[in-house]
Amino acid sequence: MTSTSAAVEDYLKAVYVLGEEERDADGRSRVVATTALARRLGVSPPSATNMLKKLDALGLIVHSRYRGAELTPAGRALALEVIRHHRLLETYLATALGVPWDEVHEEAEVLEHVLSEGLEDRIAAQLGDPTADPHGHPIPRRDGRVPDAGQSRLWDLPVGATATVARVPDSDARTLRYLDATGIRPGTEVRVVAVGPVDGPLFVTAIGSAEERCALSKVLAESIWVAR
Amino acid sequence: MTSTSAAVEDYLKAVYVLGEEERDADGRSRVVATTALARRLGVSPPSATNMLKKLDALGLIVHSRYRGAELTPAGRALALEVIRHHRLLETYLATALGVPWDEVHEEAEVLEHVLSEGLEDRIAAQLGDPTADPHGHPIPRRDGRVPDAGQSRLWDLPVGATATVARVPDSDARTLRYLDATGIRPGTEVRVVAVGPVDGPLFVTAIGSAEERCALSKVLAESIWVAR
DNA sequence: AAATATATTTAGTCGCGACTAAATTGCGGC
DNA sequence: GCCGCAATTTAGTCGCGACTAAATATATTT
Repeated sequence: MTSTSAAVEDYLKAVYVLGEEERDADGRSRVVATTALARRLGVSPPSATNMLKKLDALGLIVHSRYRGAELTPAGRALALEVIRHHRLLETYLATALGVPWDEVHEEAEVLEHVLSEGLEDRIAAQLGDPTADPHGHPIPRRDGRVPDAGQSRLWDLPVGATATVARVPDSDARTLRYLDATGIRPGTEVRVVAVGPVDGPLFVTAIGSAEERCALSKVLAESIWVAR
Repeated sequence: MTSTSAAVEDYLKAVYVLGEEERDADGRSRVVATTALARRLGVSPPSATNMLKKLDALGLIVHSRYRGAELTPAGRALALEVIRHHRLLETYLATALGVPWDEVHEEAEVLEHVLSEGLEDRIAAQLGDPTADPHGHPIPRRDGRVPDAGQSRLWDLPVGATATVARVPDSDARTLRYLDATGIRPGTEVRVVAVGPVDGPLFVTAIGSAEERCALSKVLAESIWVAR
Protein backbone atom coordinates (compact mmCIF):
# COMPACT_ATOMS: atom_id res chain seq x y z
CA MET A 1 0.00 0.00 0.00
CA THR A 2 2.74 2.42 0.93
CA SER A 3 4.73 1.02 -1.95
CA THR A 4 4.39 3.04 -5.12
CA SER A 5 7.27 2.74 -7.54
CA ALA A 6 8.66 5.69 -9.42
CA ALA A 7 7.16 4.25 -12.59
CA VAL A 8 3.67 4.12 -11.10
CA GLU A 9 4.02 7.67 -9.85
CA ASP A 10 5.16 8.90 -13.25
CA TYR A 11 2.18 7.33 -14.97
CA LEU A 12 -0.31 8.77 -12.50
CA LYS A 13 1.23 12.19 -12.82
CA ALA A 14 1.09 12.02 -16.61
CA VAL A 15 -2.54 10.87 -16.61
CA TYR A 16 -3.41 13.74 -14.32
CA VAL A 17 -1.66 16.41 -16.36
CA LEU A 18 -2.95 15.17 -19.72
CA GLY A 19 -6.42 14.84 -18.24
CA GLU A 20 -6.31 18.43 -17.02
CA GLU A 21 -5.28 19.67 -20.45
CA GLU A 22 -8.12 17.76 -22.04
CA ARG A 23 -10.62 19.13 -19.60
CA ASP A 24 -9.62 22.71 -20.20
CA ALA A 25 -9.69 22.41 -23.97
CA ASP A 26 -13.16 21.08 -24.62
CA GLY A 27 -15.98 20.20 -22.31
CA ARG A 28 -15.06 17.66 -19.68
CA SER A 29 -13.59 14.55 -21.27
CA ARG A 30 -10.60 13.91 -18.95
CA VAL A 31 -10.05 10.52 -20.58
CA VAL A 32 -6.44 10.11 -21.61
CA ALA A 33 -5.41 8.23 -24.75
CA THR A 34 -2.86 5.46 -24.41
CA THR A 35 -0.64 6.80 -27.17
CA ALA A 36 -0.61 10.34 -25.78
CA LEU A 37 0.44 8.92 -22.44
CA ALA A 38 3.14 6.78 -24.02
CA ARG A 39 4.50 9.71 -25.99
CA ARG A 40 4.65 11.94 -22.94
CA LEU A 41 6.46 9.32 -20.90
CA GLY A 42 8.85 8.37 -23.68
CA VAL A 43 7.63 4.82 -23.65
CA SER A 44 6.18 2.47 -26.25
CA PRO A 45 2.37 2.19 -26.47
CA PRO A 46 2.36 -1.48 -25.38
CA SER A 47 4.29 -0.54 -22.25
CA ALA A 48 1.65 2.06 -21.48
CA THR A 49 -1.16 -0.45 -21.99
CA ASN A 50 0.52 -2.90 -19.61
CA MET A 51 0.94 -0.31 -16.92
CA LEU A 52 -2.62 0.95 -17.37
CA LYS A 53 -3.94 -2.57 -16.80
CA LYS A 54 -1.84 -2.80 -13.67
CA LEU A 55 -2.98 0.58 -12.37
CA ASP A 56 -6.58 -0.39 -13.04
CA ALA A 57 -6.09 -3.56 -11.00
CA LEU A 58 -4.64 -1.42 -8.20
CA GLY A 59 -7.72 0.79 -8.25
CA LEU A 60 -5.78 3.90 -9.22
CA ILE A 61 -7.29 4.41 -12.66
CA VAL A 62 -10.25 3.18 -14.67
CA HIS A 63 -9.15 1.74 -17.95
CA SER A 64 -11.73 1.12 -20.68
CA ARG A 65 -10.20 -1.05 -23.35
CA TYR A 66 -9.45 0.80 -26.58
CA ARG A 67 -10.96 3.94 -25.07
CA GLY A 68 -8.49 5.39 -22.62
CA ALA A 69 -7.84 5.92 -18.94
CA GLU A 70 -9.08 8.16 -16.17
CA LEU A 71 -7.94 8.61 -12.58
CA THR A 72 -9.94 7.27 -9.67
CA PRO A 73 -10.08 9.46 -6.55
CA ALA A 74 -7.30 7.34 -5.03
CA GLY A 75 -5.16 7.73 -8.15
CA ARG A 76 -5.84 11.43 -8.28
CA ALA A 77 -4.80 11.83 -4.64
CA LEU A 78 -1.54 10.03 -5.32
CA ALA A 79 -0.86 12.04 -8.46
CA LEU A 80 -1.43 15.27 -6.56
CA GLU A 81 0.94 14.16 -3.81
CA VAL A 82 3.72 13.55 -6.31
CA ILE A 83 3.01 16.87 -8.03
CA ARG A 84 3.10 18.58 -4.64
CA HIS A 85 6.51 17.02 -4.04
CA HIS A 86 7.71 18.15 -7.43
CA ARG A 87 6.61 21.74 -7.12
CA LEU A 88 7.72 22.16 -3.53
CA LEU A 89 11.12 20.83 -4.53
CA GLU A 90 11.34 23.20 -7.49
CA THR A 91 10.54 26.10 -5.21
CA TYR A 92 12.97 24.97 -2.56
CA LEU A 93 15.83 24.37 -4.95
CA ALA A 94 15.35 27.76 -6.54
CA THR A 95 15.07 29.77 -3.34
CA ALA A 96 17.23 27.88 -0.85
CA LEU A 97 19.98 26.57 -3.10
CA GLY A 98 19.93 29.07 -5.94
CA VAL A 99 19.39 26.49 -8.66
CA PRO A 100 18.57 28.34 -11.90
CA TRP A 101 15.02 28.54 -13.18
CA ASP A 102 15.64 26.27 -16.12
CA GLU A 103 17.29 23.47 -14.12
CA VAL A 104 14.93 22.94 -11.19
CA HIS A 105 12.49 20.84 -13.18
CA GLU A 106 14.92 18.07 -13.98
CA GLU A 107 16.28 17.90 -10.46
CA ALA A 108 12.78 17.77 -9.01
CA GLU A 109 11.81 15.07 -11.48
CA VAL A 110 13.98 12.51 -9.70
CA LEU A 111 13.80 13.86 -6.17
CA GLU A 112 9.98 13.87 -6.13
CA HIS A 113 9.94 10.07 -5.90
CA VAL A 114 12.13 9.80 -2.83
CA LEU A 115 10.99 12.77 -0.77
CA SER A 116 9.68 11.59 2.59
CA GLU A 117 6.60 13.12 4.14
CA GLY A 118 8.69 14.46 6.99
CA LEU A 119 11.03 16.30 4.66
CA GLU A 120 8.10 17.51 2.59
CA ASP A 121 6.64 19.14 5.69
CA ARG A 122 9.90 20.75 6.68
CA ILE A 123 10.43 22.16 3.22
CA ALA A 124 6.87 23.48 3.00
CA ALA A 125 7.17 25.08 6.43
CA GLN A 126 10.49 26.70 5.65
CA LEU A 127 9.04 28.17 2.45
CA GLY A 128 5.95 29.41 4.25
CA ASP A 129 3.54 27.02 2.54
CA PRO A 130 3.82 28.47 -0.95
CA THR A 131 0.89 28.12 -3.35
CA ALA A 132 2.86 28.22 -6.59
CA ASP A 133 6.24 27.07 -7.86
CA PRO A 134 8.81 29.27 -9.65
CA HIS A 135 7.02 28.76 -12.97
CA GLY A 136 3.70 29.77 -11.48
CA HIS A 137 2.18 26.29 -11.35
CA PRO A 138 -0.12 25.78 -8.37
CA ILE A 139 1.19 23.58 -5.55
CA PRO A 140 -1.52 21.14 -4.41
CA ARG A 141 -2.21 21.27 -0.68
CA ARG A 142 -1.83 18.15 1.42
CA ASP A 143 -5.59 17.68 1.50
CA GLY A 144 -5.70 17.51 -2.31
CA ARG A 145 -7.10 20.97 -2.99
CA VAL A 146 -5.38 22.75 -5.86
CA PRO A 147 -5.20 26.51 -5.30
CA ASP A 148 -6.22 27.96 -8.60
CA ALA A 149 -7.27 31.51 -9.31
CA GLY A 150 -9.33 31.92 -12.49
CA GLN A 151 -6.71 32.02 -15.19
CA SER A 152 -6.91 31.88 -18.94
CA ARG A 153 -4.57 30.96 -21.72
CA LEU A 154 -2.49 33.74 -23.22
CA TRP A 155 -3.52 32.41 -26.62
CA ASP A 156 -7.18 33.17 -25.89
CA LEU A 157 -6.56 36.86 -25.24
CA PRO A 158 -7.74 39.33 -27.92
CA VAL A 159 -5.26 41.63 -29.62
CA GLY A 160 -4.73 44.76 -27.52
CA ALA A 161 -5.47 43.10 -24.20
CA THR A 162 -3.06 43.26 -21.30
CA ALA A 163 -2.72 40.69 -18.56
CA THR A 164 -0.30 39.40 -15.94
CA VAL A 165 1.61 36.21 -16.65
CA ALA A 166 0.65 33.53 -14.15
CA ARG A 167 2.30 30.35 -15.39
CA VAL A 168 4.84 29.30 -17.96
CA PRO A 169 5.62 25.75 -19.04
CA ASP A 170 8.31 24.14 -16.92
CA SER A 171 9.58 21.07 -18.66
CA ASP A 172 11.74 22.47 -21.42
CA ALA A 173 14.87 24.33 -20.34
CA ARG A 174 15.43 25.96 -23.72
CA THR A 175 11.93 27.44 -23.78
CA LEU A 176 12.46 28.75 -20.26
CA ARG A 177 15.69 30.46 -21.19
CA TYR A 178 13.95 32.06 -24.19
CA LEU A 179 11.09 33.33 -22.04
CA ASP A 180 13.47 34.53 -19.38
CA ALA A 181 15.52 36.43 -21.96
CA THR A 182 12.44 38.20 -23.32
CA GLY A 183 11.21 39.06 -19.85
CA ILE A 184 8.16 36.80 -19.82
CA ARG A 185 7.99 35.37 -16.28
CA PRO A 186 5.23 34.90 -13.76
CA GLY A 187 4.29 38.37 -12.56
CA THR A 188 5.23 40.38 -15.63
CA GLU A 189 2.46 42.30 -17.36
CA VAL A 190 2.20 41.71 -21.09
CA ARG A 191 0.17 43.14 -23.96
CA VAL A 192 -0.93 41.21 -27.01
CA VAL A 193 0.08 43.38 -29.95
CA ALA A 194 -0.73 41.16 -32.90
CA VAL A 195 -1.50 37.67 -33.99
CA GLY A 196 -0.50 35.93 -37.20
CA PRO A 197 -3.07 34.72 -39.73
CA VAL A 198 -3.32 31.00 -39.13
CA ASP A 199 -2.29 29.38 -35.85
CA GLY A 200 -0.22 32.34 -34.82
CA PRO A 201 2.35 33.36 -34.04
CA LEU A 202 1.20 35.63 -31.24
CA PHE A 203 3.15 38.81 -30.70
CA VAL A 204 3.40 40.22 -27.18
CA THR A 205 5.45 42.84 -25.38
CA ALA A 206 6.45 42.83 -21.76
CA ILE A 207 5.14 46.13 -20.46
CA GLY A 208 7.72 48.32 -18.79
CA SER A 209 10.81 46.63 -20.19
CA ALA A 210 12.31 47.44 -23.58
CA GLU A 211 8.84 46.91 -25.05
CA GLU A 212 10.32 44.46 -27.45
CA ARG A 213 8.01 42.39 -29.63
CA CYS A 214 8.25 38.74 -28.84
CA ALA A 215 6.82 36.01 -31.07
CA LEU A 216 5.19 32.95 -29.52
CA SER A 217 3.97 29.89 -31.36
CA LYS A 218 0.38 28.80 -30.80
CA VAL A 219 1.47 25.79 -28.77
CA LEU A 220 3.60 27.95 -26.51
CA ALA A 221 0.94 30.68 -26.17
CA GLU A 222 -1.51 27.98 -25.14
CA SER A 223 0.71 26.78 -22.35
CA ILE A 224 1.28 30.23 -20.91
CA TRP A 225 -1.50 31.24 -18.53
CA VAL A 226 -2.44 34.75 -17.46
CA ALA A 227 -4.55 36.41 -14.78
CA ARG A 228 -6.52 39.45 -15.94
CA MET B 1 29.20 4.22 -17.90
CA THR B 2 27.33 6.99 -16.15
CA SER B 3 24.67 4.47 -15.25
CA THR B 4 25.11 3.07 -11.77
CA SER B 5 21.96 1.71 -10.19
CA ALA B 6 21.13 2.26 -6.55
CA ALA B 7 21.81 -1.44 -5.94
CA VAL B 8 25.32 -1.21 -7.38
CA GLU B 9 26.03 1.86 -5.31
CA ASP B 10 24.82 0.19 -2.13
CA TYR B 11 27.06 -2.81 -2.72
CA LEU B 12 30.11 -0.69 -3.38
CA LYS B 13 29.46 1.40 -0.30
CA ALA B 14 29.08 -1.72 1.84
CA VAL B 15 32.27 -3.29 0.48
CA TYR B 16 34.11 -0.07 1.23
CA VAL B 17 32.84 0.27 4.78
CA LEU B 18 33.35 -3.39 5.69
CA GLY B 19 36.79 -3.28 4.11
CA GLU B 20 37.73 -0.26 6.20
CA GLU B 21 36.62 -1.99 9.38
CA GLU B 22 38.65 -5.04 8.49
CA ARG B 23 41.71 -2.99 7.77
CA ASP B 24 41.62 -1.19 11.08
CA ALA B 25 41.08 -4.35 13.10
CA ASP B 26 44.00 -6.50 12.05
CA GLY B 27 46.81 -5.92 9.63
CA ARG B 28 45.63 -5.09 6.14
CA SER B 29 43.24 -7.70 4.82
CA ARG B 30 40.48 -5.46 3.29
CA VAL B 31 38.90 -8.50 1.66
CA VAL B 32 35.20 -8.62 2.43
CA ALA B 33 33.34 -11.91 2.98
CA THR B 34 30.22 -12.55 0.92
CA THR B 35 28.09 -13.41 3.94
CA ALA B 36 29.13 -10.30 5.86
CA LEU B 37 28.19 -8.21 2.86
CA ALA B 38 24.86 -9.98 2.48
CA ARG B 39 24.03 -9.52 6.14
CA ARG B 40 24.86 -5.83 6.06
CA LEU B 41 22.72 -5.25 3.00
CA GLY B 42 19.82 -7.36 4.25
CA VAL B 43 20.10 -9.66 1.27
CA SER B 44 20.58 -13.41 0.81
CA PRO B 45 24.13 -14.69 0.25
CA PRO B 46 23.36 -15.91 -3.29
CA SER B 47 22.14 -12.44 -4.20
CA ALA B 48 25.43 -11.04 -2.96
CA THR B 49 27.42 -13.56 -4.99
CA ASN B 50 25.50 -12.66 -8.12
CA MET B 51 26.09 -8.98 -7.68
CA LEU B 52 29.77 -9.51 -6.87
CA LYS B 53 30.20 -11.38 -10.13
CA LYS B 54 28.53 -8.54 -11.95
CA LEU B 55 30.65 -5.88 -10.23
CA ASP B 56 33.78 -7.87 -11.04
CA ALA B 57 32.76 -7.94 -14.69
CA LEU B 58 32.26 -4.17 -14.52
CA GLY B 59 35.77 -3.74 -13.16
CA LEU B 60 34.58 -2.23 -9.89
CA ILE B 61 35.72 -5.01 -7.59
CA VAL B 62 38.00 -8.03 -7.72
CA HIS B 63 36.17 -11.16 -6.72
CA SER B 64 38.15 -14.29 -5.88
CA ARG B 65 35.77 -17.24 -5.79
CA TYR B 66 35.11 -18.57 -2.31
CA ARG B 67 37.52 -15.96 -0.95
CA GLY B 68 35.82 -12.59 -0.93
CA ALA B 69 35.82 -9.25 -2.65
CA GLU B 70 37.90 -6.12 -2.73
CA LEU B 71 37.39 -2.75 -4.42
CA THR B 72 39.35 -1.72 -7.49
CA PRO B 73 40.43 1.92 -7.69
CA ALA B 74 37.41 2.61 -9.91
CA GLY B 75 35.07 0.93 -7.44
CA ARG B 76 36.62 2.75 -4.55
CA ALA B 77 36.19 6.09 -6.31
CA LEU B 78 32.54 5.35 -6.91
CA ALA B 79 31.98 4.21 -3.34
CA LEU B 80 33.58 7.39 -2.02
CA GLU B 81 31.39 9.50 -4.26
CA VAL B 82 28.25 7.90 -2.88
CA ILE B 83 29.53 8.25 0.69
CA ARG B 84 30.31 11.90 -0.03
CA HIS B 85 26.73 12.35 -1.19
CA HIS B 86 25.43 10.64 1.91
CA ARG B 87 27.42 12.64 4.41
CA LEU B 88 26.92 15.96 2.68
CA LEU B 89 23.19 15.28 2.67
CA GLU B 90 23.17 14.37 6.35
CA THR B 91 24.98 17.58 7.15
CA TYR B 92 22.71 19.64 4.95
CA LEU B 93 19.49 18.15 6.28
CA ALA B 94 20.60 18.70 9.86
CA THR B 95 21.79 22.28 9.46
CA ALA B 96 19.56 23.71 6.73
CA LEU B 97 16.31 21.90 7.42
CA GLY B 98 16.61 21.07 11.09
CA VAL B 99 16.13 17.34 10.65
CA PRO B 100 16.96 15.63 13.97
CA TRP B 101 20.25 13.84 14.47
CA ASP B 102 18.69 10.40 14.52
CA GLU B 103 16.68 10.81 11.30
CA VAL B 104 19.20 12.22 8.84
CA HIS B 105 20.77 8.85 8.09
CA GLU B 106 17.64 7.27 6.70
CA GLU B 107 16.74 10.28 4.61
CA ALA B 108 20.26 10.46 3.19
CA GLU B 109 20.20 6.74 2.45
CA VAL B 110 17.70 7.24 -0.37
CA LEU B 111 18.67 10.73 -1.47
CA GLU B 112 22.34 9.81 -1.97
CA HIS B 113 21.46 7.82 -5.09
CA VAL B 114 19.66 10.62 -6.89
CA LEU B 115 21.77 13.64 -5.96
CA SER B 116 23.15 15.30 -9.09
CA GLU B 117 26.69 16.60 -9.23
CA GLY B 118 25.36 20.11 -9.62
CA LEU B 119 23.30 19.91 -6.48
CA GLU B 120 26.16 18.25 -4.63
CA ASP B 121 28.37 21.23 -5.43
CA ARG B 122 25.75 23.75 -4.35
CA ILE B 123 25.17 21.96 -1.07
CA ALA B 124 28.89 21.64 -0.35
CA ALA B 125 29.43 25.29 -1.14
CA GLN B 126 26.54 26.45 1.02
CA LEU B 127 27.90 24.40 3.93
CA GLY B 128 31.42 25.75 3.42
CA ASP B 129 32.90 22.44 2.28
CA PRO B 130 32.56 20.58 5.58
CA THR B 131 34.97 17.77 6.41
CA ALA B 132 32.70 15.77 8.71
CA ASP B 133 28.99 14.98 8.97
CA PRO B 134 26.87 15.47 12.11
CA HIS B 135 28.01 12.12 13.51
CA GLY B 136 31.65 13.01 12.99
CA HIS B 137 32.24 10.78 9.98
CA PRO B 138 34.71 12.25 7.50
CA ILE B 139 33.27 13.54 4.22
CA PRO B 140 35.41 12.37 1.28
CA ARG B 141 36.57 15.18 -0.99
CA ARG B 142 35.69 15.19 -4.66
CA ASP B 143 39.20 14.04 -5.54
CA GLY B 144 38.80 10.92 -3.39
CA ARG B 145 40.89 12.01 -0.41
CA VAL B 146 39.34 11.18 2.95
CA PRO B 147 40.18 13.79 5.59
CA ASP B 148 41.09 11.76 8.62
CA ALA B 149 42.89 12.97 11.71
CA GLY B 150 44.56 10.22 13.74
CA GLN B 151 41.73 8.80 15.77
CA SER B 152 41.40 5.72 17.91
CA ARG B 153 38.55 3.60 19.16
CA LEU B 154 37.04 4.54 22.49
CA TRP B 155 37.27 0.86 23.39
CA ASP B 156 41.05 0.94 23.13
CA LEU B 157 41.45 3.70 25.72
CA PRO B 158 42.85 2.69 29.13
CA VAL B 159 40.80 3.29 32.26
CA GLY B 160 41.31 6.83 33.51
CA ALA B 161 42.07 8.32 30.12
CA THR B 162 40.16 11.29 28.75
CA ALA B 163 39.56 12.08 25.11
CA THR B 164 37.27 14.01 22.80
CA VAL B 165 34.55 12.12 20.95
CA ALA B 166 35.15 12.31 17.21
CA ARG B 167 32.62 9.93 15.65
CA VAL B 168 29.60 7.97 16.71
CA PRO B 169 27.82 5.28 14.65
CA ASP B 170 25.12 6.74 12.42
CA SER B 171 22.94 3.94 11.21
CA ASP B 172 20.84 3.12 14.26
CA ALA B 173 18.44 5.81 15.44
CA ARG B 174 17.87 4.22 18.85
CA THR B 175 21.57 4.15 19.61
CA LEU B 176 21.85 7.77 18.58
CA ARG B 177 19.03 8.82 20.88
CA TYR B 178 20.71 6.96 23.73
CA LEU B 179 24.03 8.63 23.10
CA ASP B 180 22.39 12.00 22.72
CA ALA B 181 20.56 11.56 26.00
CA THR B 182 23.77 10.72 27.86
CA GLY B 183 25.62 13.61 26.28
CA ILE B 184 27.98 11.61 24.12
CA ARG B 185 28.27 13.52 20.85
CA PRO B 186 31.13 14.55 18.60
CA GLY B 187 33.03 17.23 20.47
CA THR B 188 32.24 16.18 24.03
CA GLU B 189 35.11 15.22 26.26
CA VAL B 190 34.76 11.91 28.03
CA ARG B 191 36.68 9.97 30.66
CA VAL B 192 36.88 6.19 30.85
CA VAL B 193 36.05 5.37 34.47
CA ALA B 194 35.92 1.58 34.42
CA VAL B 195 35.66 -1.44 32.25
CA GLY B 196 33.86 -4.72 32.92
CA PRO B 197 35.70 -8.03 33.18
CA VAL B 198 35.08 -9.74 29.88
CA ASP B 199 34.10 -7.81 26.75
CA GLY B 200 33.00 -4.82 28.73
CA PRO B 201 30.88 -2.95 29.36
CA LEU B 202 32.90 0.22 29.28
CA PHE B 203 31.87 2.96 31.69
CA VAL B 204 32.43 6.56 30.69
CA THR B 205 31.32 9.99 31.91
CA ALA B 206 30.84 13.07 29.81
CA ILE B 207 33.07 15.63 31.46
CA GLY B 208 31.32 18.83 32.47
CA SER B 209 27.76 17.56 32.37
CA ALA B 210 26.09 15.72 35.23
CA GLU B 211 29.10 13.40 35.32
CA GLU B 212 26.76 10.49 35.01
CA ARG B 213 28.21 7.03 34.42
CA CYS B 214 27.21 5.66 31.10
CA ALA B 215 27.62 2.00 30.14
CA LEU B 216 28.64 1.05 26.62
CA SER B 217 28.83 -2.45 25.17
CA LYS B 218 32.08 -3.50 23.56
CA VAL B 219 30.57 -3.35 20.08
CA LEU B 220 29.35 0.18 20.67
CA ALA B 221 32.61 1.33 22.30
CA GLU B 222 34.45 0.00 19.26
CA SER B 223 32.37 2.05 16.88
CA ILE B 224 32.87 5.29 18.79
CA TRP B 225 36.08 7.03 17.82
CA VAL B 226 37.98 9.62 19.81
CA ALA B 227 40.76 12.13 19.25
CA ARG B 228 43.25 12.48 22.08
C1' DA C 1 -21.60 0.40 -46.18
C1' DA C 2 -16.98 -1.10 -47.42
C1' DA C 3 -12.15 -0.11 -47.43
C1' DT C 4 -8.39 1.78 -45.48
C1' DA C 5 -5.79 4.10 -41.93
C1' DT C 6 -4.72 4.62 -37.14
C1' DA C 7 -4.96 3.49 -32.31
C1' DT C 8 -4.72 -0.07 -29.04
C1' DT C 9 -3.99 -4.48 -27.23
C1' DT C 10 -2.06 -9.33 -27.13
C1' DA C 11 1.84 -12.38 -27.18
C1' DG C 12 6.27 -13.28 -26.18
C1' DT C 13 11.10 -11.62 -24.63
C1' DC C 14 14.67 -9.29 -22.02
C1' DG C 15 17.56 -7.20 -18.19
C1' DC C 16 17.77 -6.30 -13.39
C1' DG C 17 18.00 -7.77 -8.85
C1' DA C 18 15.94 -10.29 -5.62
C1' DC C 19 14.72 -15.31 -3.92
C1' DT C 20 15.02 -20.83 -2.52
C1' DA C 21 16.98 -25.31 -2.95
C1' DA C 22 20.80 -27.84 -3.88
C1' DA C 23 25.68 -28.42 -4.95
C1' DT C 24 30.34 -27.25 -3.89
C1' DT C 25 34.64 -25.54 -1.55
C1' DG C 26 37.60 -24.76 2.25
C1' DC C 27 38.74 -24.82 7.01
C1' DG C 28 39.15 -26.34 11.99
C1' DG C 29 39.31 -30.42 14.90
C1' DC C 30 40.71 -34.98 15.61
C1' DG D 1 45.56 -36.58 6.70
C1' DC D 2 40.66 -37.18 6.96
C1' DC D 3 35.85 -35.44 8.32
C1' DG D 4 32.29 -32.56 9.14
C1' DC D 5 30.52 -27.94 9.24
C1' DA D 6 30.10 -23.38 7.71
C1' DA D 7 30.69 -20.40 3.93
C1' DT D 8 30.05 -19.86 -0.83
C1' DT D 9 28.43 -20.68 -5.34
C1' DT D 10 25.38 -22.84 -8.96
C1' DA D 11 20.87 -23.62 -10.81
C1' DG D 12 16.51 -22.23 -11.56
C1' DT D 13 12.51 -18.89 -10.57
C1' DC D 14 9.99 -14.58 -9.90
C1' DG D 15 8.22 -9.67 -10.20
C1' DC D 16 8.85 -5.37 -12.39
C1' DG D 17 8.83 -2.58 -16.29
C1' DA D 18 10.58 -2.00 -20.49
C1' DC D 19 10.73 -3.82 -25.62
C1' DT D 20 9.21 -5.77 -30.77
C1' DA D 21 6.10 -8.11 -33.80
C1' DA D 22 1.66 -9.26 -34.77
C1' DA D 23 -3.35 -9.13 -34.12
C1' DT D 24 -7.55 -6.52 -33.38
C1' DA D 25 -10.60 -2.66 -32.61
C1' DT D 26 -12.01 1.97 -33.83
C1' DA D 27 -12.22 5.96 -36.98
C1' DT D 28 -12.22 8.06 -41.47
C1' DT D 29 -12.83 8.19 -46.26
C1' DT D 30 -15.29 7.24 -50.23
